Amino acid sequence: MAQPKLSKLELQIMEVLWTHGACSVREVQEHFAPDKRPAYTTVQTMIYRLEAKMALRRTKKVSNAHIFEAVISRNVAQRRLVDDLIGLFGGRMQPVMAQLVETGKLTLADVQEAERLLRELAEKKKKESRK
Amino acid sequence: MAQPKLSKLELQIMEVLWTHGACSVREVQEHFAPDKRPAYTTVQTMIYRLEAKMALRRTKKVSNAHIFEAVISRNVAQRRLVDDLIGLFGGRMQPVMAQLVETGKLTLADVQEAERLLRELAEKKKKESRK
DNA sequence: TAGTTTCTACTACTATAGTAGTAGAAGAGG
DNA sequence: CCTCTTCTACTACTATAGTAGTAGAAACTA
Repeated sequence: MAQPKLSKLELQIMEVLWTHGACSVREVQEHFAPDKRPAYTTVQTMIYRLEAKMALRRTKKVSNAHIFEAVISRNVAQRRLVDDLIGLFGGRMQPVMAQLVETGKLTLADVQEAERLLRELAEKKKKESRK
Repeated sequence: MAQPKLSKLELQIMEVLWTHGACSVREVQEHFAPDKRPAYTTVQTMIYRLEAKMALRRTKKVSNAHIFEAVISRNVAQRRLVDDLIGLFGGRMQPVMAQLVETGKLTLADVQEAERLLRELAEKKKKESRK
């Protein structure tokens, strides 16, 4: 398992570690919005499962509580998600773009940034082939 | 359930119906690549589940076999997928774009089309507020 | 019409995800 | 030291997804 698949809740827990750094089970739980906060042992179970998947690890103990930190980076996890989506769409990402634009999830700046990136990549490729 | 969540395999089955039109269980199964073709009854089970979710329905019978057709459109299903992804990313889609560009899933044409769409939308909004 | 093939309608088993309870160990406070 | 609180380590149950087998009906086919 290079990048194990993380479920929704698992990702939310990783998100806490990514944004707040190493945490105890209790701290992770308390970073959930009060109205959608799972039981303490639910968080604990998910953390144990993430540990089994080697997405996080125990770093130290504070009093009798374990402190956990992310092993997998947010980028790696996100890549995995997007790759899955690409698989489901058979690689045709244009409709996805269209939807993101229509729902306002992409701004003109985002798109222009992507365009800049593309041109940059094209440049690099040209240089590669020239040498 | 407005747009029930469809799993990977369920989507692959819907994909067959979307691209080839109404099919029998056998036909759906045979549209899978031979090396990753599930057993006949596996396809049948998934079709029954899709029927329960009202993603497809029986249209007629040919000989003793039922013929199924999609009820949910590809667009609606794809929208659902992308919405889920947006949820997981907390709406920050810029990294997703970057990844799509880097992995070559988006061409310059795709991005420019998105840009055009954005400008069009901006125009429309301006007109709206003017009247 | 008897045998063969093909379908349907069930049933079943496994893995994963989400959810949480319980027993007992271990600190913390007085 | 005793009690209260907090944690850990297990166990457990449900739902969904993936996978497929079986019994019996139905339709071809010689």
